[in-house]
Amino acid sequence: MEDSKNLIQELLQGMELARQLRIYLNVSSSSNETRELLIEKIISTFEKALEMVNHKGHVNVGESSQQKQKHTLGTVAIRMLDSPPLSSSPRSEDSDKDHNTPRKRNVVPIRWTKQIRVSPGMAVEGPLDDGYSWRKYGQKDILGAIHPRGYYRCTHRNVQGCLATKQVQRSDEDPTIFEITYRGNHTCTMASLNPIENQETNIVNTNPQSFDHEKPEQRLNDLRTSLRVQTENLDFLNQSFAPLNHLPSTSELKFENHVLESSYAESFNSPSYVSPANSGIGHFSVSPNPSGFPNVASDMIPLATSAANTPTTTLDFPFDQFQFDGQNFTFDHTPFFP
DNA sequence: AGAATTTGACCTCT
DNA sequence: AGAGGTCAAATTCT
Repeated sequence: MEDSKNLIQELLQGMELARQLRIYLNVSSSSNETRELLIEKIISTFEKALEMVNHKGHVNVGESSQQKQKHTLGTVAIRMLDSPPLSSSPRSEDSDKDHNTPRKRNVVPIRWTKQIRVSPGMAVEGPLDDGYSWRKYGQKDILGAIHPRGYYRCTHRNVQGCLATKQVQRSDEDPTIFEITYRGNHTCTMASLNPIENQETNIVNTNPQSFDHEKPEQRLNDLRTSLRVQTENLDFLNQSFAPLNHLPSTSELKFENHVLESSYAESFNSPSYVSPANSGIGHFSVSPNPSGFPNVASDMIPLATSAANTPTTTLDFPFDQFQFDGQNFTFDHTPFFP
């Protein structure tokens, strides 16, 4: 029980630090030292939290996909995926670009997945607008899946060399759910802009039935509505962490070979939608390296593992609203974000 | 006409 | 050999 509280505290501290980092990233006068210190603290916080989970052996293995989906519906689930499919895109220009290095392995594409539920009316078209412009370059029937998988790449790939791609797969169980796997960060002009402004200025939404599931403000409100953190396969703690400066968004954290997956589903239609968030964890806006992928050597941030390196951040948070069932802890409808 | 999508072929990995 | 991912010509859309 004590561990659970500590774990929660560490996770909350991580969120708080991330918020601070976001603020600093938006302040041009802030020093690189400040940013790096914050990043270091965030890594340390998450590492300790994950260690706690690992020690308690809260590992969800063998859960069916259906069960997983059930977990994610109406919640935001952050869970560890298995090692990323490095065998993917063998012919992709992602790996072909670097002819001086052995194919794959050296470049670990950032990958994160989210599930999006659309309203039944637009289920036919699928989720369209995520703030970026994509061009479809392929479709494939996937073994065991009813619906084909669509392959998209950034429209600015040729012009700006943006290597971001995504795959869209409709769920078999629920056709209104789309699992979208993103790979790589946007290095195009759009990506260098403030994501919030960027998305707001680029979204042309003429369909009143659709909604901007990926606007940071919406995400934050989703998080406010309900948040469940689910962890599994935490053996990665024995491995090193990858850079945090390529995080696609607050709740989608990629640690080198592992992904913290966030899933948004019913929360998009949550009736508890409130006014747009004006602060909170929002979006990490970071400048990717030219390749669009992490450079492990230069981006790796030393881990601060000693307790002395972790400042005690006072968080005004009602812990009694937490529910911890041994595997998940939830805090529903808790307005703890300022 | 140019942009975007479709779709069969091809490539790589397991 | 089969599956997944990408290419590129053909087709469709704007």
